[in-house]
Amino acid sequence: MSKFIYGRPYQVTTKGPQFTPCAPHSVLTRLGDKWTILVMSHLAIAPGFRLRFSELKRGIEGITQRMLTLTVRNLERDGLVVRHYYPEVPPRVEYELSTMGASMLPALEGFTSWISNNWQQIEENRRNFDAGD
Amino acid sequence: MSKFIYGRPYQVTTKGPQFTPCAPHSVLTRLGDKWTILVMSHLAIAPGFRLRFSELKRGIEGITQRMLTLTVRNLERDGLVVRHYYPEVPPRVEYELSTMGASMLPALEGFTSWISNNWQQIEENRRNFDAGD
DNA sequence: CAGGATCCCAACTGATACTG
DNA sequence: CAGTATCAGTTGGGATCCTG
Repeated sequence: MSKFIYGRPYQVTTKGPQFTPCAPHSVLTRLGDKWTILVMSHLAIAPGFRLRFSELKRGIEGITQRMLTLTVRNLERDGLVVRHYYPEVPPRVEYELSTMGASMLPALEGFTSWISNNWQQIEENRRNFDAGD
Repeated sequence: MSKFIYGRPYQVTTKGPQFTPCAPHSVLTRLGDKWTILVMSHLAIAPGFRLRFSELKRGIEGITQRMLTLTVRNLERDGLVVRHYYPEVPPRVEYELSTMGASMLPALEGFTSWISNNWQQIEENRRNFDAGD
């Protein structure tokens, strides 16, 4: 019999509670990588949820061409972003949040606002811990 | 002047929108690592939000002693988990969600439920993409 | 029991150069 | 402009052994 806790399904077994193969993990792993959240955030505030490659690159301080390519490619692979290719010269490519990608934003909001309210505390905790408790 | 979008502060500059040094990132990175969500989830359903080291280890399939130690140590460092040490023989150590750690759970819920509703689609998108669009 | 210490490999990330 | 290719450095994670 399957139960739910905070959005996560799990089963009560004789060995104790077992979470089903970590579905959220693969998503959180993507969001947790170095640039994904920044790309999503920029698309979220862009007109039409849409920006071209060079606009994203300019908007994100420090990202290299290679890492931006990898990041948007992974988002496209997940279906969170749609890639629009215009074979002009020079070529133009635009990235747009998909319907699913846009639907993630409100869901993400509660969590990111919790982070906004708590990250200073977390940073302070880390400093204290590193200073030797 | 600072604006907010989906819980994230950003500034409108002449170079376009700039997100302030990615505060959510360090938190998402922690949550996105391999074992953290599983540890948090097990504590979330434990009586008193509290489990001992060996209980966590038994509950999480495949985790090694080393990785569990690193994971709970990082959570302790962030202040999301409190470590209770009982110098008995043999020693007993219990990990408990802190107030802040517990306060994260409802915030996380909206996001994890979005993931629950969408991860099959994401997995399918990945398969299709990998099969050559 | 709950770890610390080592060693090792794989994956992620960055820098640079090249191209349709 | 928007990539791809290559190489190198760093980090994350696992396996194994040892200890208060």
